[in-house]
Amino acid sequence: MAGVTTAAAEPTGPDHPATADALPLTDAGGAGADRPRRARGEQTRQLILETALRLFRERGYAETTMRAIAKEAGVAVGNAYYYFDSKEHLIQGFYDRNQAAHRAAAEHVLATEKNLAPRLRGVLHAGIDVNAPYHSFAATFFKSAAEPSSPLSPFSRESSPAREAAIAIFRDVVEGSAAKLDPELRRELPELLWLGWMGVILFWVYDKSPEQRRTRRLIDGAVPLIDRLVSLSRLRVLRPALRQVLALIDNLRRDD
Amino acid sequence: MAGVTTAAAEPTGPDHPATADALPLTDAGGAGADRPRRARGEQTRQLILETALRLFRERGYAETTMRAIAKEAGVAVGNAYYYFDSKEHLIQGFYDRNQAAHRAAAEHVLATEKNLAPRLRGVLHAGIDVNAPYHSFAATFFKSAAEPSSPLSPFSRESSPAREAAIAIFRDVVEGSAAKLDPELRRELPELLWLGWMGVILFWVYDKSPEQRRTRRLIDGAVPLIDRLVSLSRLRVLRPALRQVLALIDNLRRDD
DNA sequence: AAGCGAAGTTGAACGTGTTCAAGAAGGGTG
DNA sequence: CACCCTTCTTGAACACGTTCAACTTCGCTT
Repeated sequence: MAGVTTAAAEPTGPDHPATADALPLTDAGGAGADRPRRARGEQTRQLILETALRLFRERGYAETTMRAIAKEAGVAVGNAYYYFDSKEHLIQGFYDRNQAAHRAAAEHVLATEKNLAPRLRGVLHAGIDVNAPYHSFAATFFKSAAEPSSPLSPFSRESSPAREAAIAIFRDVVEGSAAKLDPELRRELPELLWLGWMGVILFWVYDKSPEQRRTRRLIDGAVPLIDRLVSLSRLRVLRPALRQVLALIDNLRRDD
Repeated sequence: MAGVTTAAAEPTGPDHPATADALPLTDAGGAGADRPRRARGEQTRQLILETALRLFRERGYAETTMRAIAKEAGVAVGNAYYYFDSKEHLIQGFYDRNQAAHRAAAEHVLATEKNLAPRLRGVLHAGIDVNAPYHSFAATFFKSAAEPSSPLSPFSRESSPAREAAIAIFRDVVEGSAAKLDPELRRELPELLWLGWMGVILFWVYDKSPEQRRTRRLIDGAVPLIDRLVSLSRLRVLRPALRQVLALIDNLRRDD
């Protein structure tokens, strides 16, 4: 979510905050009519984003036109493009918000549970909880994220801060747990769990069962399995296999 | 690739052939001016598909307009929509073709190798070989496949025949191998390997390294790993874990 | 106060995928 | 031949995402 690097349109305006839910713009600190100095447009930006996300929720992504967003927000369509490079870029705002909500929803279980399995399970369920209201339109805009060149891709450079924040949650899952495990595995595990989380999201997007129950079952089934495999990885017979996994990961990190 | 089920536009015209590369339409059997009886439009269909795929390759998917395809093919733009529900539907033709090519490219290694690892490795590399020329535009249209509701999704009902054909390759990989393994695992392995193959494709689409070398390294690293894990799964200590994996898969197959 | 320049705002215009009412072609019947 | 009906073909028209040159607003300097 750092400044968009592609090219032209992004104004020099302030980067939208990575995790904060809503900036206290209106009356920052002061008591009365203290006008915000440099954030004149920030208000417009928020208004457009707010309106867009509401319409997305109400009508779906594809069915919401940029003209409708602009009209509903009371601005010209070109104004929306002053703050957001494209319709897809509006989704980034959605990401950030949900990312923060996920973190908040996971807080409790991370603070109380001490074992790896329930910590992981709690974080995963929290993630689904947070996203559940958007399942129908998440599926619609999901394609945007799939395009490798899109800044919305979870692997893109533009998503890097959001990705790091997400990985941080899983780092917390691992580091806060009492489990004894191979140090190298411990180092790699957060990123691996995040990758698994992306897989869960993928599964969830495709999940057509009522209330996405299959995704819940996937989590409930996969977590004990992961827990078991992590424990087993300390066995003598499995050490070479573990080393092999870690070597592969390391090998794939190279960029050439 | 069976008839599109969505709704209106698809004509009652014959389903396009699943695997055949090009129908011998022009002068079927006869010596001279023997006009094909019912396949009047089939020629147009092929012409449009051919033209589209060529332009996709030459200019990329997004850069190729429906108007350009129509013009190049010498038909009206509406005519393309008579045979294909949308621009994306043109891609299905690409799928079918590559699916057949993959099968053909895998034939040799499947006929000569007897062990699981080299069979799998050969099939995976063959798949990348076949797709390599299209890497740049595969990435572009990949998003189409990602949308769950799209008929292009590898999990969609419309893709089911193509999916089955793909899984059949991996069934061949497993059944043709001499490896001794758990019967239930043997039954599930083809589908699991196909799923892994989808993962490899996903990796490949995102792979920006020269000639997608990272994907090659992924294959070369993952195959021995899979081979090892499959062997290890027969160990006493790992039986419960294996059962747990299989139970999870079975649990997730339920549709509710 | 006057002027300047950056920030913010506008809406017509462009090219796109897609639709549709209208028509043409062709072959089977009487 | 005249008639129909199905199959096939057409291109103007529509709504959409996006661009851009012009304009306004506003804080700051002189």
